[in-house]
Amino acid sequence: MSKQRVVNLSEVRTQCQKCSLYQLCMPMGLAEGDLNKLDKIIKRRRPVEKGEFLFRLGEDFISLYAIRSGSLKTYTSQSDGQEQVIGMHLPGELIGLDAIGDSRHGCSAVALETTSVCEIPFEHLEALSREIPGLQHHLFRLMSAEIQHDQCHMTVLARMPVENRLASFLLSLSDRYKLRGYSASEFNLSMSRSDIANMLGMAMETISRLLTGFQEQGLIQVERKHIRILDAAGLRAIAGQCGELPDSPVDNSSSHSA
Amino acid sequence: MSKQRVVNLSEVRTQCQKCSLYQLCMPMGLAEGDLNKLDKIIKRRRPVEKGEFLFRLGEDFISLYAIRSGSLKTYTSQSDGQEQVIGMHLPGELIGLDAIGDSRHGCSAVALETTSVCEIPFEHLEALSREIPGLQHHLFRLMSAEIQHDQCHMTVLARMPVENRLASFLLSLSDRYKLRGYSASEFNLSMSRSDIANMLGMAMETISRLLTGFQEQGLIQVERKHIRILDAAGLRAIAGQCGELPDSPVDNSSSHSA
DNA sequence: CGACATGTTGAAGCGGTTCAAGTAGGGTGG
DNA sequence: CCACCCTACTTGAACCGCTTCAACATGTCG
Repeated sequence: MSKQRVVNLSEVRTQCQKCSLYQLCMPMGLAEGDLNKLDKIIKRRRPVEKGEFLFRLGEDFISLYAIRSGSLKTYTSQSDGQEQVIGMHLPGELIGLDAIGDSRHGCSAVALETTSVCEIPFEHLEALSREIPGLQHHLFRLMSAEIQHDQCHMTVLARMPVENRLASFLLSLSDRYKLRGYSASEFNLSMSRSDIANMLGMAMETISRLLTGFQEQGLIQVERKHIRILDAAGLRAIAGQCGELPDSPVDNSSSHSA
Repeated sequence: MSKQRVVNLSEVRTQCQKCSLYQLCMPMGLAEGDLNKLDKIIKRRRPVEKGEFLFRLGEDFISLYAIRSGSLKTYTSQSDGQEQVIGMHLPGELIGLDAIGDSRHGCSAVALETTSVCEIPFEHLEALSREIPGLQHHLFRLMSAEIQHDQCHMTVLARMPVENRLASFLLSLSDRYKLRGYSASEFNLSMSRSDIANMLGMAMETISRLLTGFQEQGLIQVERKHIRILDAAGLRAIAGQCGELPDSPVDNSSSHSA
């Protein structure tokens, strides 16, 4: 909205070091020189407008994408034409990791709002991660975190009643926004209710009813896309479960000890 | 059953080159010298007996495990004590990838039968994959394949009615056995019905009824754990969906072009 | 051989979907 | 700038897929 459409390229060419997300995104604990090397292989490109594809299912895999601002959803299409939303992705997250395996994208990525990304050609990244051990390790950790996250989502889909799923989702969003320096208790849903429903394996009507229900219980306050969390503990009690949550992956927020 | 319990260590010390699974497991397209290096970091250990844990949720992550024979299931435990089965794993697959991220196992792995594995200390593997580009690439591909697989399983859990889930599962097993040189049309389920049900997000009774139903439709023949697939096309028609299937991951079977 | 695990089958109940009708923003063209 | 339309969302009511509960069957193992 407040973003200009014609982009000043020199401005966009912000290097990794200056990026406010650099702790979340690729370069974690890299030396200055290493950061520069990484910076050199990253392509900045014009923002992806709402509804535009970043990549499509079936396309050749060339690059990973780190989200700088905005948000995207990823989804697959079934043989019967139905979509299945896989995840919602916020700044600092890396998408495309599922495509390395067969050099072809296994899902499509659409911008939910004007979104800017860093394009990271995977071949270069791979080569660079041979030179920079910390980078290689970081990549392994990122991919592992995504696996962990997906397994958590599987658990939620397999076992949880609908209230739990939605409560988990809201808490997860809250955590992720907080991690990015936004309010943990107040945010906007960038996905439509039907996308959220799809992702959580339920009907859109159910989302509607649950949000109303949560509001009536004083847990949250809803106004269209705007959510305010009033009773996080209450939500947590409903969510129950597995420590992680049912939406998107790849936070490098890391809390491994050792 | 026909496997001796006391193991002859020198016999177990089969190197990767001689392992019949070496095309499925780690060393793909590695030069002889590289294979030797890999072989040196791999620890063979005594077989894991049925019901024994290979690792437990929450344990420190040290090694990945490549399955040489037998099978395992992995599962998480929820706060309420319920188990959620994540996957079933056959020879040639690599497990533990989800633990790299936070240096702690995010699930438990239990042998479904007497199972032998290669233990691969991850630190060494990581170091080695810096030396051997092909190994690094292979690891990335494996992890990516697991992500892809998990996303497929998520789709199945979120959208598919129970018949589809079970049909997909059976077909996936069939494929995986075939890939390992076993019959695609006849095999034994190594998981109990309740584990299968749990993994597919349904009740054990439903599995029972569906298997009976499939048999009555002439799609399969069931006798306890033994399954014979009579009409794979019919099953495929029921399964529908996403190309991949709702059980376990990390086949290096690869069919990437480029 | 008896006891416990595991699996089967039937019947009732319910969580969540589906269908259908209605409401409310938000953007567009007149 | 307002009327309109279209999309996104809400709400209600009927229905149904699957679970749950319960009783029974069948292997399997001590």
